[in-house]
Amino acid sequence: MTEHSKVIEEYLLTLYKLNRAGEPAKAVTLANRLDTSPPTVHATILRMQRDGLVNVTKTKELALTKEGQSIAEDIAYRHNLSEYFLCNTLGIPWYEVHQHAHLLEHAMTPIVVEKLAEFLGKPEFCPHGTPMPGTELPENTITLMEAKPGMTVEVAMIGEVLEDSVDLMKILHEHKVMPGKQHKVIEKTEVMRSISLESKEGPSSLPFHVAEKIFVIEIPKDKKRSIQP
Amino acid sequence: MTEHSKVIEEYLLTLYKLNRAGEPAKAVTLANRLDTSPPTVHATILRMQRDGLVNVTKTKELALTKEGQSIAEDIAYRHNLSEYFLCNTLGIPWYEVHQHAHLLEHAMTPIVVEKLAEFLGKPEFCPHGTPMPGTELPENTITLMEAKPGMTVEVAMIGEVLEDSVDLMKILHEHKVMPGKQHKVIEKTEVMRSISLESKEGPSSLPFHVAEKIFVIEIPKDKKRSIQP
DNA sequence: CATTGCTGTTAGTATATGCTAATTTCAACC
DNA sequence: GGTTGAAATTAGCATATACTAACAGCAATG
Repeated sequence: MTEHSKVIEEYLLTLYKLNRAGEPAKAVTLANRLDTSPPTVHATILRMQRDGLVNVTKTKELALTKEGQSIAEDIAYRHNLSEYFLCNTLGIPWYEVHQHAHLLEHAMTPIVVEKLAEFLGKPEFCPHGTPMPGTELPENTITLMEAKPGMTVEVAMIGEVLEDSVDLMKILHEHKVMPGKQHKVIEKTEVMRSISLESKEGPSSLPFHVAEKIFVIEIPKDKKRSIQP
Repeated sequence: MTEHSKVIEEYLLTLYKLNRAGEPAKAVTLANRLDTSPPTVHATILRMQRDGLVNVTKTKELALTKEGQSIAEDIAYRHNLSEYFLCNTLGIPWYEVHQHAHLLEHAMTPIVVEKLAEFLGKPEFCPHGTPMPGTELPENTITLMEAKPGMTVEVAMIGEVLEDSVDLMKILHEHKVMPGKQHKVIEKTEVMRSISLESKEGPSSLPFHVAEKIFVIEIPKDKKRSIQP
């Protein structure tokens, strides 16, 4: 429960996100995600071990301890809450809020978190569709990669890895590939390694590596447009 | 315009506040205000000089450079805006917002500042009555120390030094010694080194060292209660 | 099996921030 | 003018966070 530095909070949050995305949490991955040299990551992990925040398995996997997990969830909550606030209260575009929340998440006291959550009506998802810790996406959520041509899907969540690139996010925005919007899957071409979609706003095409990080829910034909007409 | 560390921002803000309070800005003062050892302050000031943020006069006074001043004003603005938000939007008591704003002020991007200011309606004073940089208190503002017995005064600003003690702030709150509230000055006793006041909420007594940091405006007899009935 | 290459680790540095203890400086006071 | 005391400074040290260069470990691959 002790206060930790911004740096440590970043490491914890990154580990938390890797966990949730089901990706192996290794030191290299952290180095890449945090844009930090491996020796620095190594040294920092040693301190985190010393402070009981992570454990390192024999296979060099990094596992959050109970405490590390709980702090990480707290940070994730602050992050998502900030994003929701920035987007819905201040009107900053949903595809830009991530970077601003990135700073705020480390500067909120428990009271501010509590009051802000109340003010916002205890939202359960951030503007990218990421559920707050404790909340889950619907059971039938799949990635866009898994969607079959012909399906109509509603975007549920833009994977957090994608948030780091504002340019990419902006493109998704322009094509209305955003939570709540429906798209029809037209085709998946191995050659182009991309998926083409069609929505009211027009056609779009997403490369596989992006489609893998976009989570959607299949909309049965008779219920199309029921939510976002 | 470069980004500076939290520590440097704290130093800049403190120097700015000392300036505005008309107090001499020396290294010792910083050490006291920031609760930091003199050698640490010394080293930090050297870095700030190196980076063109302050100049040290022959009399060891610390003077903000143009750039230092401009950054300090920016931080002060973010601080005051945060306080206003926490108090008026989130409903955190005015006497508690300072500590929370203390963190937020270092975590707001220019866009967040801009959007938040718009959302709040471009306030000109924080909940303690401190004017935003660029705004001034009315010409006829005096300290409570300067108010004469018999006068009815309206509190304009609670000096920023007082904000550091939540306990003191809470007492001021309980006695309704807060911006916008009117009090009648009953007496000033040298022996007790305190000033006694009387308001609708009842009597109160403030030690001189506190009264010196409370800024008020005299309310002519015929206009009493015109603003806060 | 040996090589290649990724991953992890060590060694060696650098900077910002913090401390205590000791020393210097300087103005104010006797 | 010399003493005194506050303020500034220096010396010496510690920790967190960064880096590059070099090396070690280990698995996959030819």
